[in-house]
Amino acid sequence: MVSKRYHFGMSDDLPPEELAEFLVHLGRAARGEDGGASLTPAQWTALRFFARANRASRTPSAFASFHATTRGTASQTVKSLETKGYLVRRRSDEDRRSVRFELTEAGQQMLDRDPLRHLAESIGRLGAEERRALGRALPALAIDLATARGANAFGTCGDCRHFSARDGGGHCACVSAELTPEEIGQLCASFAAGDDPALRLPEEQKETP
Amino acid sequence: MVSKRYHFGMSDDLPPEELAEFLVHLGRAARGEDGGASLTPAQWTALRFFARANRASRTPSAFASFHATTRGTASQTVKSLETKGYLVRRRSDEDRRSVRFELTEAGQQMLDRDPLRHLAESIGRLGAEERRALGRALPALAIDLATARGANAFGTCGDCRHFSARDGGGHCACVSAELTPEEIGQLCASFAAGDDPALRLPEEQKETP
DNA sequence: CGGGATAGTTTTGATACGCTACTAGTTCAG
DNA sequence: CTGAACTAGTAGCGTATCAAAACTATCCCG
Repeated sequence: MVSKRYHFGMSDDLPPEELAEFLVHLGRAARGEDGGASLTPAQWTALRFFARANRASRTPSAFASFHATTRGTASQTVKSLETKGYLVRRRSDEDRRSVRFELTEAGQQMLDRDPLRHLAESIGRLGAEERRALGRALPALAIDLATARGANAFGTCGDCRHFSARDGGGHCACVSAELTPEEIGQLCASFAAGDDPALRLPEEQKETP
Repeated sequence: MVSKRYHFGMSDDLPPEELAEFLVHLGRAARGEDGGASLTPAQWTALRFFARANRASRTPSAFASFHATTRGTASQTVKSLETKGYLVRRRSDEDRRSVRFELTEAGQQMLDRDPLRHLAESIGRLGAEERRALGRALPALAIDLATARGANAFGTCGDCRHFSARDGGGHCACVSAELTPEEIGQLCASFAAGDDPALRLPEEQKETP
């Protein structure tokens, strides 16, 4: 037992504090080397965000709330990507204040050099069981932290409370629109963490009385 | 099945890329709010490191390699914690070039306000199975990334190749010293990812021929 | 000794990021 | 129709993080 406890130590239960430390450590390590392509961490995050967000969410404000920063900072980050030629700006027609950004061809290619792919590859090498556990744990943690911060969590349309599946796609009750299968997997700023028990942490059951 | 796929979407397999994104997102979110105590992220990391590292590793250089930064930067970070009164400097007797740092009482108290505790609490609320899976996956990922970077991974003495268990403690073949149970759980700069199959990622089996 | 390696510090400079204040467009009340 | 309140986005400024390079002090090995 002693040998089990120490020699195979890390396979045993680690205290939550150390797990949390590992998380931030990994997050930091993954951001590191960007292969000379040299975007800043914030710029990489923005590029990924605009690649994965749905139409309505591809705005500076949505990115600001996703990234938990101010609109001013988000605006700068986005502008830098625009001048580098990875995003194109397009004014909205419905609301003339609003702008939407789309990835350019160069932006798409840039994503192939995302330094995060190293971490993704490592994750891909994990056992299926661990990967599935990560898939359960990480979103739940993200939602938990976001709500604790009083912020809105981001999630994909398919996991949203406003979503209902239809054959060959689905329906979003939030904007009253049909969604293509592709759109269902995209990030939405008005995501509402749903009635899905799998996404709730056990202790969270207590509700406003 | 469709309802399973979409309504309970997040409990299904997520692609490694999205898992990686969740990881950095969480890491960033956890660093955020520090409750007005206002240490910088790097300073928090240093404080945690010096709280958890073993005697031989409580040096600026060890922290630099742990944090994947330069010694110069590490020196500054540590100095700032010293002037704030959270660390005390002590010159080594064996090697007069070297300095060691210890947490002060104030430093210990500061750790109680670590913003990371929110993430740790959330992790504590996960199911036991998920926690154990995290405990397996995160260290393996950390080692994988570190070796990919050509750097040395950090780990606890109990998981080190140089460690062998004895009753009431253990022995470190690296420094030829007996370790107390407390020391076994501490971080070591000369950690050698061991012969422990649980810490190896499957694909990693291929060795130098 | 003397050369070379190693532990640590300092200085300098770039730049990321947040804060505050501002402009412009929208909505709504009266 | 008009003005107040709100929201989307931008601009400028200051802080402070972080890395690179130059420097000092000590150790070690021949």
